Amino acid sequence: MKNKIVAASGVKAASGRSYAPVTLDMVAAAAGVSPSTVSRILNGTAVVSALKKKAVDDAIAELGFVPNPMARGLAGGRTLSIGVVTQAIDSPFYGVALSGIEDALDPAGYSPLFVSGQWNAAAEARCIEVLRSRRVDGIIVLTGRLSDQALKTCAKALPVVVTGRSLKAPGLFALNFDNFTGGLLATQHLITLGHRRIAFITGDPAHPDANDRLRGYRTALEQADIPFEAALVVPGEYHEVSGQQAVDRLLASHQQFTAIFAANDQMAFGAALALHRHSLRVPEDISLVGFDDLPSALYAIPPLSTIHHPAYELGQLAARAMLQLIAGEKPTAEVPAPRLVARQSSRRLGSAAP
Amino acid sequence: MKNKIVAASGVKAASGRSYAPVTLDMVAAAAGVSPSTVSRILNGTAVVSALKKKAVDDAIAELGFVPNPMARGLAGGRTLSIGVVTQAIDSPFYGVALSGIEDALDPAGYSPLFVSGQWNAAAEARCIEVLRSRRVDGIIVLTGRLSDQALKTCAKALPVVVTGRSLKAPGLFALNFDNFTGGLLATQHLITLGHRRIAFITGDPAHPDANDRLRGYRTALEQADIPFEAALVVPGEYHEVSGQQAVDRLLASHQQFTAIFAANDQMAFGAALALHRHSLRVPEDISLVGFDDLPSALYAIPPLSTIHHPAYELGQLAARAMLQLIAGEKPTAEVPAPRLVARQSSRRLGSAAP
DNA sequence: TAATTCTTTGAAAGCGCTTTCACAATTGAG
DNA sequence: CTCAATTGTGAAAGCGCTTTCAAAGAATTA
Repeated sequence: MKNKIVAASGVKAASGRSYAPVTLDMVAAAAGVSPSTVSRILNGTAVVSALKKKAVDDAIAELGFVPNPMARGLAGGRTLSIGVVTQAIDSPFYGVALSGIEDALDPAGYSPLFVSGQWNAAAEARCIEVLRSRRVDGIIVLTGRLSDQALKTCAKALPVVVTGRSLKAPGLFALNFDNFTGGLLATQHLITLGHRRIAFITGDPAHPDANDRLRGYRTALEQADIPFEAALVVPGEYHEVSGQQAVDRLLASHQQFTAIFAANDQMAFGAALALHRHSLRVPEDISLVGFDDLPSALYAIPPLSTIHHPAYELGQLAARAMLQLIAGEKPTAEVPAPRLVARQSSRRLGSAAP
Repeated sequence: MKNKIVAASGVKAASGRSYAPVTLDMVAAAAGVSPSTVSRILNGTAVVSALKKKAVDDAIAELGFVPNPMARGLAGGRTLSIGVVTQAIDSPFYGVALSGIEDALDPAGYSPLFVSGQWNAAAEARCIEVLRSRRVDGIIVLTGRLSDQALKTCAKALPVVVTGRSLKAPGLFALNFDNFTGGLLATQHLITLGHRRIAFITGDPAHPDANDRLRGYRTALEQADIPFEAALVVPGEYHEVSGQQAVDRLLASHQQFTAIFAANDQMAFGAALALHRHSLRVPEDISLVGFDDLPSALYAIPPLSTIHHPAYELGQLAARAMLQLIAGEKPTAEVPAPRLVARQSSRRLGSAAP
């Protein structure tokens, strides 16, 4: 029914008529019923006789009525908007996730309200304050820096969905991607290709993701009886420059290695550039594997082997879980398992042709 | 003053206290004045004696009062939110622009409400309907498909800032980047490097941008007395695949060319991959120039020569212009001129070493 | 058929804020 | 020293909707 309303208003807009604020009272008058009845039909709050329902529906369509969310928010409960705390709206990974959220929320009549936390717990706390002051119906936190405790507290007042951690609390739902297995798969891939000296560029250690990926790397080495070498692990910060610097440092240290696993694609891109600058070819001289499978990984040169991290689906799942939480249901969503996407940046050690 | 309020609420949040909805009436009671007075102080609507003002300010700080935007929106005018119609929230270019908008809006206490138009006039019209139903105070349209007429109509009801076109109307402000000069600069750059057979991958012809860039290309050729060859111009659609396909087509047509100018970076990336697949090296065999200077252009291999398109600044300017429009002022913002960023994907024709 | 329980519906009271409107209390001019 | 023009302030009426609450009608039971 909501769709019907929107559609009707769309038609109005298309027909070029100027915007006249039609109110619920006008609909009631036109349909010859009381405002309460219109409200009940709008919200399905109570049973209404088919006769009146039809009259109201017709009046709504006729007048092109669109309920005012402000008034709704003030009067009742919902504002039909969901706050989304993201880290950087311009990051390729989060952009895709936001897109998933938007698409999942839209059919339910909800709108996302995006705010960026800039990888900073204080800013994030402010974001949450802003969202609450705007009376959002729930908050989705995409991999924030906020403490688990802060989130739990927040969840007492408002449904919360958080990605990137495992957490259980009333009113809170966590969607966690299996970063450990991802790290494992990536490393195993390189090992399978015959590599034994595999460098690892870490993500920001303040991130649980980053540590899980590192654990995956270590576990894969262990399983293959390859000794772990601390010197092959260089710190990164999840962005391109840090990947580039990591490789510079690695090369400067004169460590031998035939492959690099970067904890995310952005660092892999930086690493690729650094290798290029040092006249090392990928994959002929060094194999390279990333993590996330950003859209641009497909267009890197050579196309990047990576672990597929379903950002769009993650966004959708988070949004749907939020909708369920709001409806009082218990969300059950499961994040798809990590999956290796082998492209051309990794190849068998010592092989000549692709 | 607004900042003060926010700060106070931030402190509250940090101190871990649970969220108690403090109302304006409570502030009034605490300060021993009438609600009207509090409202006046909040909005600066009228002169209030210093004594009462202090009492109210103290009460606000004390209680950690945050005005309810819903109620504000309902009662009076503003909702302190600005609708932003973007094409794809996950596009690298728009992501950066959104980030600029957010940063410029935030200090003024406004929040952006992002909706995606998916490059589709009908969807965009729906977006605008959604935004209006949410009673946003203004709408920023980032390079939409909507007709100029539709925008003008919209501007009658609401301040509108639009990028990517030149348009004059009451209540409307247009911020246009000089795509023509951009196209000119890119082409001149290649010509200066000795190239004469320069292929051009167009953008979506439904976009004025794309046509302006093409005009720049043609004009540069003319100025250098290089005959225009239609066969060297291949259509693209502003995304990677289309750039890739364009190069495939170009190569299949057996046209001779030593350089490619792609109407945006995304297509340039696609083109680079296609060239790579055909064992053509950039820039040794083919020079490549893009347009937009996406963050990732810096990390392409080789780093992409391109025209700098200041997306972040554009977002900021648009947001500030909107604020001015709302304040009843006349915005005067000017978009920075296009600028060539020569990196390693283009080089002098026939030169051997970098 | 009278008494009782369910339904359907309307009247009215807010939600938290802005904004006339009008009333004092000042102030200035005549 | 009176009358008009300013002030600063509070009371009250909404903004457009939801949601009790109670009334009226329909259905059920004895």
